This record gives sequence, structure tokens and C-alpha cells, in this order.
Amino acid sequence: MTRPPAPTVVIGLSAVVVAIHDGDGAVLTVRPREPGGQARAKGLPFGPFDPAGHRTFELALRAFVTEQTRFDLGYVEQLYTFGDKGRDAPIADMGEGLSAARVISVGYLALTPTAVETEAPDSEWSAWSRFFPWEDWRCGPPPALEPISAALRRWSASAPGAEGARRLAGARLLFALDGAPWNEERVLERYELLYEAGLAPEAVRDRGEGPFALSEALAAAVGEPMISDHRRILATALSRLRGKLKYRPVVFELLPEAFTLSALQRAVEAIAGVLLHKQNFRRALERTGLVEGLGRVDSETGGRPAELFRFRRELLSERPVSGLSLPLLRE
Amino acid sequence: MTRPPAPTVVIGLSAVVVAIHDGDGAVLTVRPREPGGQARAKGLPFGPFDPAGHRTFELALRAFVTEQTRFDLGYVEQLYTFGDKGRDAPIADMGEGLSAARVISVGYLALTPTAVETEAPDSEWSAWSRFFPWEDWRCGPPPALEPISAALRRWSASAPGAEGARRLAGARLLFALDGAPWNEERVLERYELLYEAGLAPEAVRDRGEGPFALSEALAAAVGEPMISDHRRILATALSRLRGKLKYRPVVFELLPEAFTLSALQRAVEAIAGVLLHKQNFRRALERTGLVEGLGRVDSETGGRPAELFRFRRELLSERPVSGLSLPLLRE
DNA sequence: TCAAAAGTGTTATCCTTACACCCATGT
DNA sequence: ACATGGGTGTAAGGATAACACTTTTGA
Repeated sequence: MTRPPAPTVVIGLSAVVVAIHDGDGAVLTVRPREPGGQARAKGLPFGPFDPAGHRTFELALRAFVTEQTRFDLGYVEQLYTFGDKGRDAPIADMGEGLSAARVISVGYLALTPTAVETEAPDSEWSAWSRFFPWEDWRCGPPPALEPISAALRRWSASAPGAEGARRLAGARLLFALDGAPWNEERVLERYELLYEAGLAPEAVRDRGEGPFALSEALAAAVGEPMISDHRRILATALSRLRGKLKYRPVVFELLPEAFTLSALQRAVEAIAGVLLHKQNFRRALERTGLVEGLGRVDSETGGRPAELFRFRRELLSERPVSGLSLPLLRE
Repeated sequence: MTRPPAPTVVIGLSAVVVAIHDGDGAVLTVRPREPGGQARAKGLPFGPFDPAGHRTFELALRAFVTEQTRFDLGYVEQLYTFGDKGRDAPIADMGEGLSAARVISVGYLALTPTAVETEAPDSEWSAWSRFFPWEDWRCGPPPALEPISAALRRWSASAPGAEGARRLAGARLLFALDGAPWNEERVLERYELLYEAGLAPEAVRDRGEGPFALSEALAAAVGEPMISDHRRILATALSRLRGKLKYRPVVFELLPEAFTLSALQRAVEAIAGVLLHKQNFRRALERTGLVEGLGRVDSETGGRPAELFRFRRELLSERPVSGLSLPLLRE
């Protein structure tokens, strides 16, 4: 009558909490404290799911994010469930006696209006360009692209024949090599390619190899690693968010009640990582009927005061609403 | 040194395997055998995830779908992870000693080219109109809509004030009441509304009440229930698939190597559940450059023979490709 | 020769893109 | 007055939606 020696499964919940911070997209991170006080990679707020206590994932998530970061979540959606063996190496201390368990992590995306400073000691807002320096095209092609594309070409060339061609085609498509167009939504695929190419520090770590020497420029270009598979979850979140912008009115979850049209545009630009054409953006916005002028102005902008607008949230229950179009501003 | 009395978590994997069968969208179902030989609700192919044996969810899924239905999966993507307590009531027999466990189910969507008959004894193709009779608008507004909308109005009226208004607004938006437009993507939301309104037999079952008396017309209109939360997973799959049609070339996973443009259009129509305008569909398709004429014709169609086309799969590694537009044919 | 399904031409309208320009405020 | 950001008009090109019509086969 002994229990079978079934290996335990633990469900870990991770939250990607997004806000606009100083004009940039930012994510709430926690820094696991190290006994020795050493620097360690950042992580997302995460916690174990308790099958006895928690009725739904979402309730569990809200509870422990508030606990860890003193922060109340608004908009929340599930992203993906990650279960690959070997991608979760040093998660370790999820609790007593769980180190032998297989960890399955369920990632969530949460959006909150402009970043209140967090009060909790170990949590802070990090601009996501720290983790993905190649994703911000608001000032033209990012400098990080140069060393990355060189490294990807070397990696492609190092495989013979068809495999080499496959690698090069993938790199070209995803990282806009040789004049290919940039597609801002493919954040996850880009990160996965870097991982596959061994350029993400996490890839080396997961293979159990020691820290390894990239040139200094390349090390900066591939971005700061995170613990466990958190950077993958973050990439998933950014992909989802950038896609969703276009077909659901989600930006408004990141803005205060009243905002100027420029603030709205800058928020969209911060998330999408590209610059937009002002008028065409406004015309498209007008057609959607999603916002309504308040008659008041914000004089704090320098230059002519801008009119304040609000999101007509009531539309959500009246008719199907799509998101915003992204009329690109070409350089 | 005793193990903590932690309640076990079991991960169940469920597959929504979709194909076009006799011109309709169909899903692979299994009929759990009952000792007494009684009729029981159908379910999706599913199985427990073994944290020791399986390296990834997807590998596990492929293995047990083949085992249960003698079927090899092609295109596969993860849908959603369901963890709500109380939505998984009678799943029971996932294995020895697991009846007390909390079951988390990870749903997957798989697409396969035109339905080979399955060989396995307990699995079969079921048109999804059995489960969602209100989702097929190819012959105009489906008859199932009539009793459903009447029931939803009664349900809305039964709540006072704001709550009643909220219910009515939701029903109107989702089920196209009072001339509101039909949005084919919102399959999951529609099912969830029926569940919330107590019109889905599963809702009654999950509350632990006995089978309950709907009028005969209504009982037929709300569709055939499935075991556990499988109908919810199926609704998620259909929502995802209908959405994805438009921004990724996924239909081609459901067609043979060579197909006629009409067959392609009928496949899209079967999935989306709406009729399309022939010429405009073709013009839009032409612009995408996704297909290529083969010079051969199919003479089996009755009437003038149609040219055969193939999907230019190689495009996927050359440039970002979007899906098909759905130029509606209005009645 | 007729039904059935394949396939083509054309137009009005709307949306997108890309120009260049005017307005109101603080310094 | 001028720099700064807010806000507007207009015209070309392409996509969409809606017409109706011709072509090729099998029975």
C-alpha cells in the first residue's frame, strides 16, 4: 500500500507585470537575495501554486504578486505553460523538499497604469531593453544588432549545407539581416534563435557549462540573462502584447484615466518599439471611436498645451472593438 | 522525515485534433468505455503527463494521441492551461490512486490533412456542430440560435438592475441578438456565457445537481456535452483557429498537397463557419502569393474541371507571411 | 443543350500613406 | 520672436466590396 515513487510536479506561476516607466516599456523584477550578498540574475515575481488552497491560477497569482511586490494587478491574461526539461535549471528554492520536483511554469501577463514606485525592498522596475537590447527600433536600427548579426552569421556558417542555410534564413527573417523587414512581434522567436545559437547566457547555463567568454560588445548586445526560464516568459509576454495591441484596446490599461494623444502614441511606441506617423495614427484612432476628448488640457508638456482624452471603456460591452493600427514612420 | 501531506497535482494533456471531414470541421473524439455499456459523453484524446518520462509536453502529447487513436499529429500548438477547481468534476479515472488529485489540463490544438478514418475502436471524427450547433452560419443564422437567445433573454431578465443589463449586453454582443453583427471568433466567450447561464449541461453537472430538464428544442440547441472541461477546451481551440486563419497560413495544414481553390475556400468556410465571396477571396489570395498553380486539373468536381494548386510552403522561411482575409458573402 | 461548377472584368468606395502646413503656449 | 510640441488639410495609390458575365466540362 505504498505510494508510487512518482516524481512530484510543482506548478510555478510567473507574472510579467508591464508598465510604462520613463517613456520605456518596463517590467517588474525581483532580485533573489543571495546569502553571500553577491549579484545574481533578476527574475520575475513567481511563486508555487497550491492545489489545496487556490481555487484558480489567477487568484493565486494576484495574491502572491501583491505579497512579493505590494502591488495590485489589474488586467491579467495567461500566456503559456512551459514544461521543457532542462530549461528550468537553477530555480531551486521554491520551498522545502521540492528541489527534486519537475517544475512546470505558467506564465501570466499583467498590465498596470504608469508605474508607481514599488515599495517592496527586492522588487524594482526594469526597462525591458536591458533584457532585449535589439528590440527597440525607436531610434533606428539598434546598435545591438551589429554584433548579434555577425555572431548569427558565424553560427550559420559553422553548420554544413542545408542546416547552415536554414540557420541563415531564420536569422535573416527574424533579425532583419540584408534589408529584410523588421517584424516587431517576433520577440519570442528571436530570443529562441539566440538561445539555440548559444548566444543567450541561459543556453550555456542550461547545458551545465561554466560562464563563457563572449566579446564584450556581444555580451552587451545579447542582453542581461534572467534566472530560470524567465527571459523566455518575458519574451512571450512582449510578443503577445505587441500582437494584441493591434486587435484589442490594451494600451489603455497602461495609461492613467486622462491622457494626451501624444502620451498614448508614446506608450504604443514604447511597447511596439517603433515610431509611428503622428497624423495617420490619430486618424486611425479617430475612426475607431475609442477615445473621447475631455475638453480639458494638460499644460505641462512644454509647447502648446495638449487636450486630454479618456478611453471609452463602456464600448467593451457594447460592440466588438479592435485595437490600434500601427502606421509606421519610415526613417 | 515524512513527506508533507501535499495534495498531488496531475497534469493532463488534451488534444483537439482538427480535420475537414465531409466538408465540415471535425474533431477527433474518444468515447470512454463504460462498464455497463451505457452511453456516455464523448471526450478529447487525453492522458497524464509523466514528469519523469516525458521531456516536453508536446512529445508526450504526440505519443499518447498516436497510442489512443493510431494517428500521427502534424501541426501542433499549445492552447491554454486550465486549472479552475470545480470545472473538472468527473474526470476520475486518469490512473491508479489519482482520484484525489487536483487535475490541471493543458490543451493543445493539432491540425491534420483531410481525415483518414481512424482505426482505433473507440475514437471517431465528430463534426463540431454537434457540440456547438450555433456556430455554423454557412446556411444563414443557425436554427439553434432561436431557443438560445430566448433562454438568454429569460436569464438576463431574471437578474435585477445592473446585473440584468450586463447579462443582456453580453448576450447581445456574443450571440448577435437584435441585429448585432456576428463575430465568428468568439466561440469560447459564447460557450462560457452559456455555461454561466446554466444552459450548458456541464454547468449543471459541475454544480453537482442532477440532469435537469430543458425543453427539447433548447436541449438540442445548446449542443452535446463532453466529459470534464473538454468542451471548453474545444471552444478555445475553435476560437484560436478561427483567429489564426487570418494572420497565419494554417488552413493549408488541413488540405492535401494539391487542392482546388474551391476546396480551399470550402475549408476556410468550414472553419470560420461563414460563407465567403468567391472572387474577392481569390483576389486576396492571389495578392498573398501563397499558392501556385500546378497546371494540372481535377476533373472529379462535376462541372468544369478545376485547376490544382499547392501551398508554397518554402515562403515560411523566406518572409513573414500572413493568413487569408475573409471577404464575407452577405446574404 | 442544359445544369453545374470554374473562372474573369469592372467600378465605386474606403482606407492607407505621404506630403506640407498652421496653432498655441513658455521663454 | 522663436522654439516646442499640438493639431489639421489634402491628394495619390491600393485594398475591398459589390456588381454581372463567360468558359468548360458531364449527363
